[in-house]
Amino acid sequence: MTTGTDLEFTDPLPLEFYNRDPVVVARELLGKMLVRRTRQGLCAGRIVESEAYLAQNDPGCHAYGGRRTNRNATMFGQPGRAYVYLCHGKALICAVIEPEDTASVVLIRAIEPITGIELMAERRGNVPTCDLTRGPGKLCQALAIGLQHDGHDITKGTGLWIADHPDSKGVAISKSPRINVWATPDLELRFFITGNPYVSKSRGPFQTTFTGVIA
DNA sequence: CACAAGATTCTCT
DNA sequence: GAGAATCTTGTGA
Repeated sequence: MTTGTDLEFTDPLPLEFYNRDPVVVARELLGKMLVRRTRQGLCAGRIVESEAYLAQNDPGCHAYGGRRTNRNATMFGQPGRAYVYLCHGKALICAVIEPEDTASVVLIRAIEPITGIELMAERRGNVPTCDLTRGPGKLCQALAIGLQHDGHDITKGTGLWIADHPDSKGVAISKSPRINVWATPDLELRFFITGNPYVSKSRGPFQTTFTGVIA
């Protein structure tokens, strides 16, 4: 973390990381680095909040009941791709999980800015640092992630990828129901780093449960 | 072709 | 905390 280069971010997580149980992947993505390189420079942040959307028995999932449209086609493709779509005019980014034709994803809801904070602030209209990436739409704007990334391979280190970040080991994590997914208030499929200030909703009408530490 | 629906965010009270 | 803005996509006439 002290090299002054981006070498520590250059090893993308491999496809096998994503080809597993989406709940496990959602938990294990906490603490990892989301990295974005453009001609303007390098931006990266630690993932502090994620949500799993399941191919099976999950009415909150875009692919519920095998529903397949142009928008969600990427969900049915290979793991280790980005599923980017719009909600209320804002881009949101997920990682595609599990093998082809199994349409599970993990939504990245918040990151903690680490590198390229000035560039992120520029893209976000110079809001305070604490608001740069606290929310799925905000972090996409901060990292200049858009629909052009739908289907992008995030295992190659080309422009947009996710890398390991050993510093996060031992950090406490909690779970809760997902945010703004009214269909399934009972499913605790949201995971976040306990007490991290960049988590989008630390308080809410839902229960949060301590669920362990990062391995 | 019209229209409703969001895995959101911002701007007020 | 409530309400509006936002804009693409999916669906049904």
